[in-house]
Amino acid sequence: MVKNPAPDATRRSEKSRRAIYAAALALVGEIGYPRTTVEGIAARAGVGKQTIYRWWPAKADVLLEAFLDLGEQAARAAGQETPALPDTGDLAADLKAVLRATVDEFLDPRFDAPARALAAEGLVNEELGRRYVARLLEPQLQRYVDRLRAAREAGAVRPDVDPRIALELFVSPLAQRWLQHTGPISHDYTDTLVDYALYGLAPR
Amino acid sequence: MVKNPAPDATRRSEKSRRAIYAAALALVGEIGYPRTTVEGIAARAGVGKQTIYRWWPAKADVLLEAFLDLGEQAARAAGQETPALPDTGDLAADLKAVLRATVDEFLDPRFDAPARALAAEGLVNEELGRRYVARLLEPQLQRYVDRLRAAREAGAVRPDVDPRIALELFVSPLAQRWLQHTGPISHDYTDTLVDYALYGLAPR
Amino acid sequence: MVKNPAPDATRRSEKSRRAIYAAALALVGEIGYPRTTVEGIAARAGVGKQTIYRWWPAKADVLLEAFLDLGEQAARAAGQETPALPDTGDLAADLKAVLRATVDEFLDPRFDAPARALAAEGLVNEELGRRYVARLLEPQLQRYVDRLRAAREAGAVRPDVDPRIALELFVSPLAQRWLQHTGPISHDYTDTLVDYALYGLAPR
Amino acid sequence: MVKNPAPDATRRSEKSRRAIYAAALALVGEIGYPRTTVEGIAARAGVGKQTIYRWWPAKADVLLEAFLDLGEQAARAAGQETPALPDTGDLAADLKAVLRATVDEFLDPRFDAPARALAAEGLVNEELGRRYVARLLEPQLQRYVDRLRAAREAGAVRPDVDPRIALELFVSPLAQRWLQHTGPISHDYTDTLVDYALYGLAPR
DNA sequence: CAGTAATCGAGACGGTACGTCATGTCTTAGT
DNA sequence: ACTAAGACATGACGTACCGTCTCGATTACTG
Repeated sequence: MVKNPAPDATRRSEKSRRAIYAAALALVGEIGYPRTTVEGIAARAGVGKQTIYRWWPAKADVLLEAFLDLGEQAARAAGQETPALPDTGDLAADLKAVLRATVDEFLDPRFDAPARALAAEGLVNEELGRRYVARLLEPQLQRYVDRLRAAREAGAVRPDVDPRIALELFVSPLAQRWLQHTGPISHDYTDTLVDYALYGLAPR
Repeated sequence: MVKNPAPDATRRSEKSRRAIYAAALALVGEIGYPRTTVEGIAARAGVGKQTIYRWWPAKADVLLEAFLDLGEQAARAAGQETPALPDTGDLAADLKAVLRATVDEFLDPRFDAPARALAAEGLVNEELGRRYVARLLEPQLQRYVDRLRAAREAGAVRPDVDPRIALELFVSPLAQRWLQHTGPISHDYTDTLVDYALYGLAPR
Repeated sequence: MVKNPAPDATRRSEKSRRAIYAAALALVGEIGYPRTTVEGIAARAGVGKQTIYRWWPAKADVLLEAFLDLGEQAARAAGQETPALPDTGDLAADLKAVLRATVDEFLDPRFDAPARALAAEGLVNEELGRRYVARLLEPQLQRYVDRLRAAREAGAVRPDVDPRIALELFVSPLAQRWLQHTGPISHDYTDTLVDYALYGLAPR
Repeated sequence: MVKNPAPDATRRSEKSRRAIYAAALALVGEIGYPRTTVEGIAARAGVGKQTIYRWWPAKADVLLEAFLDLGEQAARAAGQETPALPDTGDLAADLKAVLRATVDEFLDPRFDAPARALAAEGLVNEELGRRYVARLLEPQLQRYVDRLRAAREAGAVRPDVDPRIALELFVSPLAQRWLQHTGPISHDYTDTLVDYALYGLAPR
């Protein structure tokens, strides 16, 4: 069971690649992920099916790369790399600000549809899930790790706290409410999460 | 656009229903959800396809009911209803104990495969997602709400804390690690979550 | 492999039988034989499917009996048994008259649809075909045999002619044109057939 | 109500087409037409169902083309086109010879099964019936028309006789006996038909 | 004249085949 | 060589009917 001879990437059609990304994102947005088909993407992109199968192993991979590309384009347009979290010295305020922005993103259908589709696929397809986490999720989480580490050094967080776990106290609840519709998401809600997480549930 | 004439539920074959549940759970466990087909379930259950389509609108609904039935059977076997969380007076210890049990459940493939499959389907199929949350998730979460409310009355939790949000501080991180493989899950991990949530990240 | 205990014909519901005949003939006329289903007949007749399967082995048998019943009813209405062919002493005229009536029957859709359907089924289902021929076709043909035999005795037909074969010279062409649409059917056409058959193609 | 985009016939797989013909004829011969299914043909031919549905609208059309192809192959093997009837100058002898050959064909199950199935389908499906007649039946009948016309010019047939009708006197009876099992078919029988038709039933 | 047994309307059941859709591979022209 | 186009084998979809079976509810003989 050998792979086909690897195609020659240098001769790849850039135009087709971009058309495929655009078609994939458009279709997922319009008709939803499950009804989006490779054939549909190919037709919409004006591309042969083989051109998709040559470069991606599966529908989910097309969408993952399309979505990553979208992010990179946005980043390039904004002119910077993966931005660090702000550090004004006020940890609570900084976290609240970033989470409010995340809430806004989650409420934007252009982000919601493909991100949700990829997350769903990732639950059940472990290989894709790992790539989703590594390429999309972890880079974001790392920013919290950095900010929390800085806060720990500044004495705003207890020295024995593991930042990678700590961040989940406010990030995971928001993620779960978003993905599973277990509750409404709002700026108030994330503010509350940050307060609870920083100061604890027990009386001080 | 009317529904088909509703079938007569009183004449429904109990034997077929149980065989379908068993087949659905077995197949999801063995070959995974996406490769589980309605035809496969019917064949395995020794049942006509129409008998599945007569009673369920889609594959995901079969699995949801099968999974719910599994839970009810287990509950009946254990002899009681949805059990309340223990209340020994020590909130931290009680939460840790329950979360440890949840970790064990998540690590059991008999639970993991169908629960994960349903969660994935629920992300993308909002109607199913709402049923999943309402029938499976919320009843569990309500137990935490009750325990936290009791703790608040006992003075172990600050009076202004909303229990429905508070529980997410430790439940959602575990859920996310489980579903998205964003980190290992273990008894130590959930113990840590409880400690962080109760006492906060900031120095006391 | 035994038959089910034969049902008790004395308790059979006459009303259902008639309703089934009517429904079968109506459906074959309206939507054609292949799209007529046992379920459809049962529904239209307001009858359970089992009531059909109890009394007839297959769809074609229902239709055959319905069609026979139709003929008998018509005969009863007309007040007589299977009528002999007229014998005015003029063989050619008698044959032409009867064939003209047959042409009219063939052109009546109420006759055409079920008769054609039964014929088609009979081609491929030999058992049914034999019954079709024995119950419907042969009784008609026998009338020609009788008339030709009388003509032979009267000297209007050569003494060595086999009437059973002779009748086919004008009956079969008409039947084929009707069933297979191999040509138009009309009074002129059947008149011509009789002339050709009686006086031959070769110059006299 | 438009047709699907017509498939590109130049890229059609010749191998599949031949395999489908062979499978269709074999199955009709072995298990009969009604029990022959599109799925069965596809499986036997080692072909996807869609490949059948792409090129033919229905089972009957597959069989019709398979049967036509069979005839063409046989004709090609025999090296000639549709052969004219022999003309030895003796009309009766010529007709008897050809009809004897037809009898033999009708008695060969390899011919009988598909031809009968097509005829049956054609009775009830008028569109197919017309194609059956035009492609299979009429070319054969035309040979009789030609021979009878020649005979008419030679004075062996009365000048006012319409050959297209005249041929039915001996062809239709044979066809009806074959298709509807209304009587045995044999060389004697067809010889008799020719004699009756040429010299008439009435005394000369 | 009640008891009881078979037929009835209804329709769920295990199946088979339908005709459609999408998959991923392969072939053909065109650039 | 890579592309757009699309035919191909495969296999699942959801539907339609098949013929059998199981339900009460009539219905009509029998004891």
